[in-house]
Amino acid sequence: MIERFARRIPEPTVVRLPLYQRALLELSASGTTTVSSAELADAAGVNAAKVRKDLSHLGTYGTPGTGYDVNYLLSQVRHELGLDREWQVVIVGMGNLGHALAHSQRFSTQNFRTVALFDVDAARVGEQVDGLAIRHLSELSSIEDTSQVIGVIACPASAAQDVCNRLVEVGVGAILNFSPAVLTAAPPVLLRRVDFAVELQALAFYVVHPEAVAGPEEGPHSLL
Amino acid sequence: MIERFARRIPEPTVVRLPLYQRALLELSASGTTTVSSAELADAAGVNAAKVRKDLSHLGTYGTPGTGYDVNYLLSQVRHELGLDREWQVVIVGMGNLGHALAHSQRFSTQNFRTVALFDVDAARVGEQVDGLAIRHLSELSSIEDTSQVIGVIACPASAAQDVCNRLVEVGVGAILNFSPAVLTAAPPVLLRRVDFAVELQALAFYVVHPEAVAGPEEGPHSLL
DNA sequence: CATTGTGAACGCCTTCACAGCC
DNA sequence: GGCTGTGAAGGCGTTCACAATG
Repeated sequence: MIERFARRIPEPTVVRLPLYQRALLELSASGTTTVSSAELADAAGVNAAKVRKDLSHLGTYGTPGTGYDVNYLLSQVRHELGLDREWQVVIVGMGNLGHALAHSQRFSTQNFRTVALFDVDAARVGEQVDGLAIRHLSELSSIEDTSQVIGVIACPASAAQDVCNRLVEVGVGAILNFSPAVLTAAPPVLLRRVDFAVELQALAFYVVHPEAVAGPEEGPHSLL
Repeated sequence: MIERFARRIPEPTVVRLPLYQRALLELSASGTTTVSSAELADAAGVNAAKVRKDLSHLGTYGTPGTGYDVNYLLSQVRHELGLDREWQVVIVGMGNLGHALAHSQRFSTQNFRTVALFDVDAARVGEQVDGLAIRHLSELSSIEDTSQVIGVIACPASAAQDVCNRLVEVGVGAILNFSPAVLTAAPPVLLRRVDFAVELQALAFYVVHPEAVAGPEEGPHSLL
């Protein structure tokens, strides 16, 4: 097997891979052994051409006339996403959102394991959340093996850049920022932003401007 | 002033408008009266050309040689986003995430007011969250004036489509889905998805494949 | 014969670059 | 001189459509 070099996968494809991964996981659990691009597209809420093009970026895993082998494709997608190794998640900011994220099975699922919780509020430090004690932010530097660590910022915007800087300093591989602040992190640390308010406001925009809604006019709407 | 018809605003622009809005809000609060596209770009984490092109979709609000009037531009952006009217938010699923969302000032900020909380778990029904009682999902239909309501799905994936159907039936204008389920809603109800796991997995992908990171190689990374 | 993989066409957003204006 | 607004160019992802294939 020839290892392909410099295969650049488009960002939109990267974001869809987790969708395929989840769909395949369900198919696998239900005992399905084979799936066509059309079926997978349906499960992921995209169209079949996109599925085929996306998967073709990973390699040639399908069989013409038959489709894809669910388990084999699943293992390939999981490998591509790096889900066949262990990821550690560190959450900074244990307000309501931090608690929700810490509790969430979704976060601990899929080889993402929450390993540490931090806050600056003395009143919260020491509190146990799902068997993990909240520690003071100053202890952040005790984190080790940091390249496999993803930092999650769940603190107020005012503190976000400072927390970001500390995470970068500690050497985490990537940061997921739930605060509305626009942050910067020196490469090679990756930064990604999730902003509830933006989503709500985007929805509000489309409610006010229905004519601006994109996509084929048939079928159910799905902005994403 | 001529009202422009059929001005279709690209989705990427719509998603950036909330960023400009927030930056302008801060500028306004700090007493700044004028801002250039370059400054606004910096505050929002994008480039100046994009800011100008984005804003040009709304109208001609800038002054060559000077820039934009902060307060005027802010009011225009807020109007465009529909933030000059009152939005009501209904949250279904009061687990950790639902609680976090209900508590979040961010959600109640900006003319989005959380007006009702629902769950199916009898143990949770009746609980007060920020002065709002959790009600049983079966009471969902008591919601009124539904076109200005945005439904938020914060329940497990297994129940998400059912909840979505109910929200559609009640007549909400839009739905924000925090569950990992891929949902469908009949038009004109708008649907948008926020999936933490997808974000984490996308980050993991880029940590594993640094060569796939997009963007100019200079400057700090920021995937979004 | 159903279904994949993929060039090619298409459409859309981004970026450039500069005329026009304050 | 500084900065906006925008046509034009460029780049990139999506969709099409079909040859290739088990």
